[in-house]
Amino acid sequence: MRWDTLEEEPCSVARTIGVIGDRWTLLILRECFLRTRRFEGFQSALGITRHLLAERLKKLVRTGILRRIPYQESPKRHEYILTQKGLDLYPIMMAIVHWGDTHMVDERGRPLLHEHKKCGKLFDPVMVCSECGEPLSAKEVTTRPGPGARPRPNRPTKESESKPKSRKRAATA
Amino acid sequence: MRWDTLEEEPCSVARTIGVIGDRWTLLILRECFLRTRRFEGFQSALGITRHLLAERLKKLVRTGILRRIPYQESPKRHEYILTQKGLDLYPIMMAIVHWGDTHMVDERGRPLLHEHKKCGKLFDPVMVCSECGEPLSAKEVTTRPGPGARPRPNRPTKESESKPKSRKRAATA
DNA sequence: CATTACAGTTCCAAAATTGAACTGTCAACG
DNA sequence: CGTTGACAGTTCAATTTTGGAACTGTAATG
Repeated sequence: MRWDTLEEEPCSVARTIGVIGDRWTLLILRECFLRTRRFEGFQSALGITRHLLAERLKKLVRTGILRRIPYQESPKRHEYILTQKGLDLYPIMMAIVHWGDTHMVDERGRPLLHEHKKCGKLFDPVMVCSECGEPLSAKEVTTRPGPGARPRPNRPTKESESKPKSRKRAATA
Repeated sequence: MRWDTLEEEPCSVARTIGVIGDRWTLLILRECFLRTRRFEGFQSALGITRHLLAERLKKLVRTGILRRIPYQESPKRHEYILTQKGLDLYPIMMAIVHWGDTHMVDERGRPLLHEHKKCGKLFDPVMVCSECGEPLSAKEVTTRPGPGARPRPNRPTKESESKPKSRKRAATA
């Protein structure tokens, strides 16, 4: 697959992954949510090579997730701050954090706690149904094609493999 | 950064990304949630090279996200199915889908709709506070160190950069 | 016996990433 | 005035990771 065409796939997961779905980009975004704004800040916090950092920041600006704003004239310097589109990535970040908190902590416990300003409590993020408000789990959800659905693009190696002739096997399930 | 040590960082985002944070792994997981279970299924749905697919599946099994279960003897064949730990990735997937639905759709609209079996309605996933139930946004949350917090590991290029001497600039902000 | 399905493995070329040095502006230091 | 340091990149060779394609092996089908 060519990653530069991922954004055109008829799938919101693929499109999103095309924009933010690589290790460095995700870590850069983590830093953004932790209020890092400048090149050197990202670089020293992450240890990413300057080359890649420049490249990734450019892409995030190009895709409208970060805005590049001058904070100083002569020499010109810019800060990278999250746009609304970028801020909207927050649920993804929180979902990632929460999974890590649940399944990847060591004996010490969580590295970071989150406090909800509105209610003043330490909390966990919970994903709920917009219609009934109940927490969601994979098994309680079914999918159906939406208006933007398209037939899965064929990806045959050579020929369209067709007519899967029925065969009997010692099926275990 | 060496990706193989990412899982030991004192950060739940880094640890999670160390396990699932690359393009192919995320797409493989999408397929898992869409009920793909077999090697050929993943391969033909994604167009991933068999080499990488084998490698990624091994890692997902090693990290306890997938279980490899025989479904046929002679020749031995296995299916890859999500463990509970894997199913718990659902909020991450839904958050990704929802961001894509919001920011990356074309004129046609969403490729896929989701129905909540419990309430029978098409829904969007919403991330709320576990304590007060209000929807979360980045600006309403503050963080504080948790029990597993550790000082950020220094990553100086050569020497610890210290004593940032005060300087005045033509600050724009 | 030839073909197909399935689940990998092997190998080479192409692409991405790393590490380290280099560019350039400007302020502060001595 | 010359040097150093902060900052934001850019450049380039050496590695590492991917991609593409073919190959291995079992077993059922025709």
